[in-house]
Amino acid sequence: MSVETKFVDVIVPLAVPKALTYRVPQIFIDLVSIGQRVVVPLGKTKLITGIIQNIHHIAPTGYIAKYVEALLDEFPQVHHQQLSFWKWMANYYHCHPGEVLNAALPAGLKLNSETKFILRSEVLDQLPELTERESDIVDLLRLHGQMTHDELAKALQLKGAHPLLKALLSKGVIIGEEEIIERYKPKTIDLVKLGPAADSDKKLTEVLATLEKRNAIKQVDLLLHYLQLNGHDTTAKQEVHKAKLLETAQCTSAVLHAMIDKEIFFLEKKEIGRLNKYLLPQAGRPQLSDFQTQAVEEIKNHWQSKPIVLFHGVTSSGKTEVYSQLIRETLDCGKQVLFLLPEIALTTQIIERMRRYFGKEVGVYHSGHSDHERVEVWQKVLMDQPGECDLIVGARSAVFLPFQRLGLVIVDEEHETSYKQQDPAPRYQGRDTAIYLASIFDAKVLLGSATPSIESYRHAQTGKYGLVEVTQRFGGLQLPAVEIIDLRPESKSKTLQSHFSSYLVERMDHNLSMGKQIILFQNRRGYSPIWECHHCNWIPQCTRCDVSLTFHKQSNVLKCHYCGYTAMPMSACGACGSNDLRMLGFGTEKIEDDVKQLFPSAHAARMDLETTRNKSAYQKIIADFEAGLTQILIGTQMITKGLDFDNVGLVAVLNADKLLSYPDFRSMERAFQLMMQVAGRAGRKKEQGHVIIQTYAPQHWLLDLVAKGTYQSLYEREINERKNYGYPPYVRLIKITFKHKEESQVIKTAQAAAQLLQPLLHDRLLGPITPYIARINNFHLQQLFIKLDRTSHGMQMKSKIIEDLHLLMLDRAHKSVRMVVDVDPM
DNA sequence: TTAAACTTTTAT
DNA sequence: TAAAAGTTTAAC
Repeated sequence: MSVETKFVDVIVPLAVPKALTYRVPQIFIDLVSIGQRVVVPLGKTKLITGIIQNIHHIAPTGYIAKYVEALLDEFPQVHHQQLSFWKWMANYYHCHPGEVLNAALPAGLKLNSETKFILRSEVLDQLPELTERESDIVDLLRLHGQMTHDELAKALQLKGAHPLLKALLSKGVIIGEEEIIERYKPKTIDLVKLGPAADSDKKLTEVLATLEKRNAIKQVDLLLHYLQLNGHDTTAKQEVHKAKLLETAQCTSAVLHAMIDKEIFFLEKKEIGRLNKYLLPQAGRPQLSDFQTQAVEEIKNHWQSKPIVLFHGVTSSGKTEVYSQLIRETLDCGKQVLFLLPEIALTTQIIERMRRYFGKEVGVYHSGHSDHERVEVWQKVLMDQPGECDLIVGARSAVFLPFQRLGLVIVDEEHETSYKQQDPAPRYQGRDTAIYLASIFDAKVLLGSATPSIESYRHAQTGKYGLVEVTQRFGGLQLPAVEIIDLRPESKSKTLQSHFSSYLVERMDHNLSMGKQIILFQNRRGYSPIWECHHCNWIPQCTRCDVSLTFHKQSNVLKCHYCGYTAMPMSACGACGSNDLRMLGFGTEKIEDDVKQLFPSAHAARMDLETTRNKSAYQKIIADFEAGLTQILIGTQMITKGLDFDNVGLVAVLNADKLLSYPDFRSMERAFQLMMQVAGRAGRKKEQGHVIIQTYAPQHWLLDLVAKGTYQSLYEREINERKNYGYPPYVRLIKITFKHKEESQVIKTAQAAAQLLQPLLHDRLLGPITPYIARINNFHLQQLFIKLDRTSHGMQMKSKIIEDLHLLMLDRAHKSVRMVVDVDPM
C-alpha cells in the first residue's frame, strides 16, 4: 500500500469557475483514476457527484481540502479524450466546466443528494417543547422512519416545511442525512423457476397429485403450462418469463404467489437491456447508383488530403445511401461512427432505415428517448464491445458520448440552426463541436446539405474543406417546378379566399382529383394566431415579456411563447372595453379550418408544436399521410425535416413575406434554405413536383433564386454582403446579453460595457442594442455584438474582452445585472 | 445550483 | 423590533 497523499481535482455539475480539489482517503488511494465519478462534500450540508479531472500530490494553499466521500466507479465513465473535449468547449464557449459536465452526462449518471430526515433516538423519551406542526412531523417520522422534505411537505399538505425542519434540527429532535440516489436502474424481468418442492420428476409428480387431490385446478393448470413452456423438464434451462406464463395460462399472479409460498416456484430477476425492442428485421443496403458511387469515391479521395468534406447534394439525391456506404466501410475498419441529425429529424424514417441496415451496431441518442435508454447507450459505447453501438445516430448531445476509436463523423443538414444550443450554457454548435471532436481522434468528417451554410461553403471554396456536389436527383428525378404567385391583385379586388389564391385553390383541386397529396407550409414566425380589438387595435400582451400572447384553440388559452404565462381569452378589450375582438394572423389551426371549408371532402392533418406534443401523435400523422389516409398536410418547419413522401404532387408556401423581412444578417440564407427544403418535398418517382410560393413581394430577388434553385448565386451574393459588412464567416461573432429587472439599470450597465470595450474594438463593437423582444420574464435585455478575427489573435481578444467584462460586473454599480456570453450566436 | 450569510422591507 | 422577504456570495 502506498503512503503518499493524493489529491483529485473534481468537476462538479455547477457553475463554479474551476474544478475543486479534494483529498483522497487512504482506502481509495490505489483505486482512483481520472474519469471516475466521486461523491464529494460541498458547502456545509451537501454531497454532490463529480468527475475526477486530474490526480496529483499538490496540497492546495489557502484552504484545507475536504475528503472524497465515496468512489462510485471501478472504471472511468469518460476517457481522457472526453475530458479534453470538455475543456476545449468550456474555453471556446466561455462557460464553466460544470456546465459542460451537466450537458455531457445523461441525467441517470448524475447523482443527486437529497436530505432524508430521521429522529434522533437519544431524545425520543424526553422531547422538548414542540409546536403542533412540529409534533406532526415527529409523528410522521415515527411512522415512516425517514422522509425527505418533499414527502413531509406533501404529507402535511404544506408548500414548504423548511422553517419547521429548521426548528426541529436546532432543537436537536431530528437530524438530516444525505443520501446519494442513483437514478439509473437496469430493467429487469421476473423469471419463474421450479422451487425445492418440485425440482425433480418425482417431487413434481407428487406435487401434481397433491394439488389435484385438493382440487386446486388453477394451480395444476399453471404448473402444466409452465412445464409446457420450459420443455417438460425439471432441469430445463429454458427461461420462463412471469408475464408470459401468466398470460398463456390465463391466470392471475395470486395463484402464482400461492405456489411460490408452497415452494413449488420461485422468482428470479434478470437484467435486460432496453434497446432490444428497437431491433428491426435486417434489410440489405440498396445498390448505389452511378452518381452515388461516384460521390463516395470523390469523398474518399478528398479525405486523402483533407479531413473535412462538404457534400452538397440536392434534395432526393440519395445522400442517405452515400452515408450508409461510408458508415459500412468505417465500421468494417473497426472504427466508430457518429451520425448527427437535427433533433426533429430524429423521430423518423432515417433512423428506421439505419436500424434496418445496421441492426445492433446502431445506438440512437437523443432527447426523444428516456434517460434510462440514454444511459444504456452511454454504457454500451463506454464498454466498447465491437459490433454494439459502433454507429451512433443522434442529436447534438451525442458528441459527448465516450468514444475511443471514432473514425467518422457525419453531420447531416449541416446548415440547420437547431444544431446550436440556445439555453442553458454551454451554448455550443453541434456541427462545430463535432468537427473539433473528430480532430481529437483524427477522424474524417462529412458535412451534408442540399443548401449548405454560407460558412461551410466558404470553407469549401477556399479549399479548407473538400467539396463534392451532386446536382442529380436519384433515379433521374426532375427538380420541382417552382411558381411565384403574386397575392396583390386578388387582395386588392378582395377575391382572395382567406389565404388561398384562386390559382392555388385550382391546383389543389387538380392534385386532389389526380389522387395526389398536398403539403401546405406556414412559417411559424410572425404567423401565430393572436387576438386583436377591432376598435382600437389593442392586443393582449404577456405581463412578464414584451410579446403578444398567442391563442391556442385546442386548450382555449392565450399563451406566452417565451415564459409560458397563460391567460384565459377575454371577452372585452383591455383598453377600450369593446366586445369586438377578432383573430389576427393565421396559424396552422386557421389554415386547417380554411382547408376544411374549401375542400370538405379531403382529409387534412395539421402538424405543429401543438399537435405533436407526444411522439406517438407525431408518428401517427406521418404514418397516416404516408398511407394516404390524409390528402393534405399542413405544417410548420417540422414537416421539412427528414421526411420523404412518395405521392406529393404539390407543395405550397402560403406566405413567403415574413421570411423575407426578418431583421438578421442570416435571414436571406435561412429563407432560401427553408423554401428549398419545403420545395424538396414535392415530386417523387417519375413525375415532376409542383411548388407554389405565394407572396406580396413577387419581385424579390430571393424568390427568383428559389424558383431557379441556384444555390451558387445565393452564395455569391451573401458572401459579398458578409465581406462588405463584416459578418461571419469573415469574423467571429460574440453576443453579450445583459439582463436586469430595471430597464434603466441594464441600459446603464450595457453602456458602461460598451464604453469599456470601445477603445479596444472601435467599429468591431455593435450596440448597446435593445433586442426585438426587449423584456423576457420581467428581465429587461440589452445586447452587445463583438466581431473578432477568426485567428488565434481573435481568440486571445475574446478571452481578454470577457475577462474585462467580468471585472466590470464586479463593480457595485452593476451588481445583480446578469451577463450572458454567446459565442457564434445563431 | 444551493444554502447560508447578509441586507432591506414590512408588520405589529 | 422582529420576522419575512429579498439579495449576495462561496463552494475545495
